[in-house]
Amino acid sequence: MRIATWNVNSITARLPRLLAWLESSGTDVLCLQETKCTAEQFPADALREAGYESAVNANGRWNGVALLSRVGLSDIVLGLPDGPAYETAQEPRAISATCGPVRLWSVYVPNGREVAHEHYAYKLRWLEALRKAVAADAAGPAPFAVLGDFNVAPTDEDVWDAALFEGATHVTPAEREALAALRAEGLSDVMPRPLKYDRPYTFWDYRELRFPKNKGMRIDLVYGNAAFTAAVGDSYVDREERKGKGASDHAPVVVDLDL
DNA sequence: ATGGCCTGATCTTCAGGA
Repeated sequence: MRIATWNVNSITARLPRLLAWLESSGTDVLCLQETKCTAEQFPADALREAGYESAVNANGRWNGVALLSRVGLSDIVLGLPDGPAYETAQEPRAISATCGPVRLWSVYVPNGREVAHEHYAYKLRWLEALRKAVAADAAGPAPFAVLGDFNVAPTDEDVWDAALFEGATHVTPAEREALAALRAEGLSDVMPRPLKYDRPYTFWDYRELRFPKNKGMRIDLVYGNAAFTAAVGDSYVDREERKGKGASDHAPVVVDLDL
């Protein structure tokens, strides 16, 4: 089966490309982030016509995550148990479900904005809540993975110019240690192949011609447990989907599983 | 040499993204 994760930067704006990509890629399960819609606005009918069930955690113009599946969708959980609030409310940044043989989380980790910003402390709290939420499944025998926009580049190799990011969010030791703590629960970083160039970046800012210059970052990650990673046959970043008019600023990360 | 974007809502301007 083929699963994928994709920060679509508005499912409304991306719907034509999303439907075309689901068909062309043959994806069975898709983890979505930044749907930027309310639950009511989510295009569940169009997706159902394309053959996919939807599970959605979304509440407006920011954030929003979802799972699409054509191989079953059950035991849906909205949000992180005991997840931290930002300002007054919990934001829709996580959703999990069982899709055929695998249990998955689709996550949109807070950005952090600046290291001195309250959003950065919130980001670290959120990652710790994620660790606690997935620990049991990560150590379990059944195939399990956390996929999404982690908003952290795991190593300096995951940004096009590490010096440029000195002191910025996404590369700080504390953020990377939070990822290491996740891995310590039994998860491994499933490294995708790049379809071009030497590094599998997944995000290129819209500004400053970052995509044509390949000034990207690898921040969309697939963290799988032992049973999941043992089933991985191939993984790649579909950079073709970052091209052209109407593209998201993130490309899908695809994982093929022998399950 | 420099700077170059996109989205949705509060809608001709802004917050947020990373």
